[in-house]
Amino acid sequence: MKPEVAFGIVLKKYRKNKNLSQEKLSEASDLDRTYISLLERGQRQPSLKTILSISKVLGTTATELISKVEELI
Amino acid sequence: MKPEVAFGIVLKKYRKNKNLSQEKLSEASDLDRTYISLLERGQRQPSLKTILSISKVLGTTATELISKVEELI
DNA sequence: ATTTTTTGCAGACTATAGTCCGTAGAAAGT
DNA sequence: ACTTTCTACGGACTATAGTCTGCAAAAAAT
Repeated sequence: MKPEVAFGIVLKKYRKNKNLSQEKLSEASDLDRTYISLLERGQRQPSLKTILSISKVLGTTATELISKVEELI
Repeated sequence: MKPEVAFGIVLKKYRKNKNLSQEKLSEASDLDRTYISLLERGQRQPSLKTILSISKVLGTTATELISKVEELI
């Protein structure tokens, strides 16, 4: 599986688990709402900085997110 | 510490440990030599895809690299 | 000391990450 | 059924990741 698709799946799962809307997540992580949507649909390649700020909002670490991504790949 | 700086430090350490030149690493990871240099000097924010292909060449996982990066931050 | 390999760096470039506007429709709540 | 919230998606944009060429200097090898 392509990494960006895997990341999208993991992201959506963690976001749902925290009961956050894409919009709430985007505000808290200082990213655009439509960009979160693009990420979840596997249409963007997040940068290290983006991965870190998202993981913080989701109450986890970048290490854990990437670990889940690598499991899916 | 800024994430890109931490990533640069970790990258250089792992590369040296594998006895690879920046050029060899760049060829094997299909990235530009000068870009590897930029990464090690903390002047670029690698994408997920980039992190994955570099980690593969360095004989490790993206999870491990990011873990080291988060330790430094 | 000389040669060879490696790295830093500059400039100009292309590709893609990430933003900002809006709208239509799905999903969920009442 | 109606309203509200949420998400997909489009287009046009700006910022930055990543490339390519070339050169000078540091570092390593002989």
